[in-house]
Amino acid sequence: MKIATWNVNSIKARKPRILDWFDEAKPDVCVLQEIKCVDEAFPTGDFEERGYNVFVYGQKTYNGVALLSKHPVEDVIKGLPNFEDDQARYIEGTIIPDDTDPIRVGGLYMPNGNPAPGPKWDYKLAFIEALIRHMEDRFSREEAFCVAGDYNIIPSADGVYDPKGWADDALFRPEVRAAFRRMKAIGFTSAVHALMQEPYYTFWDYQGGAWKKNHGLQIDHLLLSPEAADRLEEAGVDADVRDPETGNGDVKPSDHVPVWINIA
DNA sequence: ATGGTTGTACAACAA
Repeated sequence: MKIATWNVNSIKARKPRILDWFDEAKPDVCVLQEIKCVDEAFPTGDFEERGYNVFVYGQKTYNGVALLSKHPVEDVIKGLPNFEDDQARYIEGTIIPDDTDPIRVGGLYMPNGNPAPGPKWDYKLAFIEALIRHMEDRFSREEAFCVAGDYNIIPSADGVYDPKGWADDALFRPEVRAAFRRMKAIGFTSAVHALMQEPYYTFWDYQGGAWKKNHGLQIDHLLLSPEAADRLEEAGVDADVRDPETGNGDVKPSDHVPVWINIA
C-alpha cells in the first residue's frame, strides 16, 4: 500500500500537475498540505472520479489539509486533539484496506515559525508540544500509525544546502531539531531516512534559482509507529515533479515534491 | 544591504 504526502501550495493553482501525478503515481493514500481553499472549493469530484474517498479540512487563503484514500476511511478528525487552533493544519483517519491491516494516517502542516523569536515561533513550539503529546497517545495504543506531512523541520545538516546560513532559521534551530529527535525517542521511525542513505531534499525555494542550484531543504517526512515501521518496504521522493520544464504546460510546480512509502 | 518568487487577492502577508 502506497502512502504519500505533498505540500501542493494551492490546489487551485496546481490542479493539472496534481492530477497528472496522481494518474502516474497512483497512491492508495495521500495527504495534501497548503490547499489554500475552503472545503466547498476543493475539487472533490476530480479525485472521486479516480476512486478516492475525499476528506478536507480547508481554510480560506492560508493552510488547509486533505486526506485522500482509495480504501474506506473511519474516524476522521480535523485539528490536533486538545489544541486550540484557528488554522487548518492537521487531519487524521483510519484507513481500512480490504487486503491488508488497517493503518491510521495523519496529515500534518506544521507552522513555519519564522521569524524566530516572535509570536509565530511561539506558535510553532506550542504546536510541536501538542503534536508530541498526540504522538505519545497514539504510540501507547500499539497500532499502525503514520504521521505524514510538511514538518517544517530540517532534522540534520544533511537536510539543508547551507547549514551555517540556516542556523537561526525556524526550520533548523536547535529547538525543532530536538523536537524531531523527541519524536523518534518516543519510538517513531522516519521512513525515508530508514531506507535512503544518501542526503535528499523535498523542497526548493522559488527564489534565486534554488532548483537549478539544488539549494534544497528536507522538511517533508513520514514518521511511523513500530507497528507501521514493521511493514515498511520502500520509500521515495518524486523530485522530478519540481522541475518547471517537465509536466503540465505553463502550470508552475509546487515548491515541495511528493514523498511516499510502500507498506505491506 | 537589498532583493530575489509565488499564491491569494487586490495591499500586504505568508512561505
